[in-house]
Amino acid sequence: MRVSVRPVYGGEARYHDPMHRYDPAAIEPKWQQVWEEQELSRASDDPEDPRPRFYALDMFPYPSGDLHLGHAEAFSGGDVIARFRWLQGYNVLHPIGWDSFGLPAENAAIKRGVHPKEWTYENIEQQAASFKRMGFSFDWTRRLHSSDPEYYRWTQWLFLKLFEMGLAYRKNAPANWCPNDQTVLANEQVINGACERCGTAVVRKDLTQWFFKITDYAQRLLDDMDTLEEWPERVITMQRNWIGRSEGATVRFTVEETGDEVEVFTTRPDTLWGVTFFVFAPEHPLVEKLAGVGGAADAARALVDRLQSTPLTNREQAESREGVPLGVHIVNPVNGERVPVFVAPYVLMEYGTGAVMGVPAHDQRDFEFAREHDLEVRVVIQPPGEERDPASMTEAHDHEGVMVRSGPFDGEPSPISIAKVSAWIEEQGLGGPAVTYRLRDWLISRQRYWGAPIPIIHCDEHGEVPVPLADLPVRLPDDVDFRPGGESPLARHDRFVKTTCPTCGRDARRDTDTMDTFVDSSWYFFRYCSPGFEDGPFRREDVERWPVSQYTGGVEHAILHLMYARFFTKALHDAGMVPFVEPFARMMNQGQVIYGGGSMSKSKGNIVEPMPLVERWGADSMRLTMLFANPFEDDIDWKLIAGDADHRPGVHHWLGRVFAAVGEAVERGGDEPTTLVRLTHRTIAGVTDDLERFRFNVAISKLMVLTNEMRTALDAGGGARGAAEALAQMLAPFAPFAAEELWREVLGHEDSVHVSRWPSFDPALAAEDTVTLVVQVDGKVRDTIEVPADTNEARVLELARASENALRAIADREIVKEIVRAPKLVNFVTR
RNA sequence: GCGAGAGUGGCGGAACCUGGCAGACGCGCCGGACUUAGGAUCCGGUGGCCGAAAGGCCGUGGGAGUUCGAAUCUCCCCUCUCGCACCA
Repeated sequence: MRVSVRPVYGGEARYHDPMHRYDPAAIEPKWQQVWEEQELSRASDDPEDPRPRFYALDMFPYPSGDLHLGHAEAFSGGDVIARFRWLQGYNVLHPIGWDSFGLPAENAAIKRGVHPKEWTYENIEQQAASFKRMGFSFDWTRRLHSSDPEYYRWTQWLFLKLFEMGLAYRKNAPANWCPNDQTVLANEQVINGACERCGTAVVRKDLTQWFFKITDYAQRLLDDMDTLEEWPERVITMQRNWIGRSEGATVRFTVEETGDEVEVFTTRPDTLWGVTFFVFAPEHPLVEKLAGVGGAADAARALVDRLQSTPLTNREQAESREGVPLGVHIVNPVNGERVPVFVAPYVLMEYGTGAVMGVPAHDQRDFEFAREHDLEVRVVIQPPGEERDPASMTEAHDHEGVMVRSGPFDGEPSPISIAKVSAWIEEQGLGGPAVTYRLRDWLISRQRYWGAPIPIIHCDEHGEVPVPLADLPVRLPDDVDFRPGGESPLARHDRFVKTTCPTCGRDARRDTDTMDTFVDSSWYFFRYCSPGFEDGPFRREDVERWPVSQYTGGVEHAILHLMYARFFTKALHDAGMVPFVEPFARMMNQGQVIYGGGSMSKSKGNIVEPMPLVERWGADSMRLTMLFANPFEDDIDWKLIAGDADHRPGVHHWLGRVFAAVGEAVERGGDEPTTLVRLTHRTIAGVTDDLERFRFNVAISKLMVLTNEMRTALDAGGGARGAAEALAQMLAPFAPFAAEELWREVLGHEDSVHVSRWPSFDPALAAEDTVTLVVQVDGKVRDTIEVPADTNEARVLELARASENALRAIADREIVKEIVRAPKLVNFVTR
């Protein structure tokens, strides 16, 4: 089809009635089909392929219904990167898959009475169709679903690899239990004491659970963050906080009445001489015994019982410094003093050792507790710069007679004192320097159905026996009553449970828990590199060939997923399976799509679905709207961008003008004005740079400016063919359908715009031959003069001195200084 | 409390990296053209104040500093957003 545009000049309207209007409904399905047939976005695994490789990875979606606006935004951004690199001549790997195990499938299935599998795979098909409709350049031949046996076979294989390495273990521990979802949660999935998924207050429950030993990697996870220079700073910060490394010392105290030794961790060993009381967490194993000994059993038990039956959420806000004395005393090892012992909820069992020394003079919480319970507040510290022999510190507690104060002492801790005291403690055999992490081991077992079964067999004789690799996958049976009941649904399925021990052949039971879905997502990016590989989860050489160049996804995964994936990569590196220690060289986080300042939700009834808008305005308009709205990493408020939803998006309007202008340029031919040539080249340079920096909104605005300049050139009777060609190519990452239509049908190229080369920037053509000389007087602009770009300093000054506007501003004042930045600026400073 | 980031028109935002004509680009709004109509299309205008205009003055949360010159660099303050949070 040849497009022609009827030129309308001389009147007030221009391109008034183009014969070919921009019509996304006609062009988008057409090109989608062509691209698919030609497998345009397929990555080449040919080792001889000379092109540099680029692995553009998007966080794989969870199939909860059709795509939402968040998907549209995230994948639009990822696709810009992939298509841009393609045009630059890279061999791009841009895969897609689905994170298709997980709780929502079960919950939805229970609600609707369909099988989770059915619900999941129907949604996947719908999302896949929508992705194609959006024109994302995925390599569909590498598609994967984490709930396919061909995939979870290898998830199980990797579990066994970690088990073999001693990184997977089972223990009885208090776990975060969500009473609504009836499953345990990882620490990372508990947000302010509530379940991340459903918001129900989490309670404590003692259970035997599987863990991954991520704490073994705490220091490496921390250290290697220094190499992640191209990650958003806030993600790094969040991970650093989550790992929560503290340096200090452990010190052993002794309970006077029973002789029990109790270790505490402190970041301020230099304040040991200021200890005036001692506190246990309510869950501490010694509490019950000590309460009995001290005669405070009833009061202590009452407190402990109350706390244990209270959801954790309500505990965190305990503002009061409540606590109960246990009636026993503890001996401070540094000075032999005996101080009273309490149990109080402000001490947490899950951090440090579950017991703290109370130093009210140097800790706000200890201070408040001491006020509440009439305890001594004593300021004792090694003064900075005046380090005393720690042995003599026993004398220091009546220093300056400051015994009781109205607030904590705010003296700066001295690293020298701290190190000195730590060393001294070690010398005395009382403890020693120590490092504590907030990071806990990763609890991976779930008492739910829709996940990868843990490939372990429990034998009375041989304990936890790995399922032989040849027997993988341990298939998830379909005919399971998957409604939650406080135990794993698989436990109710006799044929699944009953098996024989691989070691001795006697009757044995399968483990009935399934794995956290974050295990599935911790390695999927490796599987994309070796699609269909049958002898392992992936080939080392494939992974080596395709390190992730660019990872795109939501900042909501800044801690959970990204930390787990980093841990997996390091563990698999240690297993010799992966050549590198960090999985993602470069990260890009898109913002959320919100509505009216808050999140979209069913209950608010403000959910906007992208696909109906795509049907109405086209995928290109949808993509451009999201990308042009604001900086990619900022949240988009859809209410502000789209108003009452029914409006024509501004970018749709622009695409119409692009079609008219490009069509006009083709019809007309003719010489291109140098101003347009120059702008074209400056735009190429600018857009290229913007894309490197994810500044999609700015890049698009530059394309709009180029469009406007083309129209100006055409109006003036000039040509615009070169600008039209470059515009179509630069449009390709953002609006691939429109770009393709322009490239092939309007501009008449044989091949796809997506196999053309990104337009090259010629600095000579971009260079201005005139520049605007700004003449200032005392820093205020008084005149602007067009001058040749190569005007020298003397000439510039001469021109500036001749400026009447400048002379008028100078009036009769005296010029004391002439600042010349030829050829751009002259500033006269007067007195 | 700790940590990170941000304050620019009616709105989203650009210019900040690299100090030099603030408000690019788009939305919205106002006016006009074409229209039976417009939620279509096209043209023009649009930071504030004064002015018929030319032009002038003011203007990037507040205050100081560096500089001939600051939205931009430095310091202090205020406000907001996000993350973590009784972390010993």
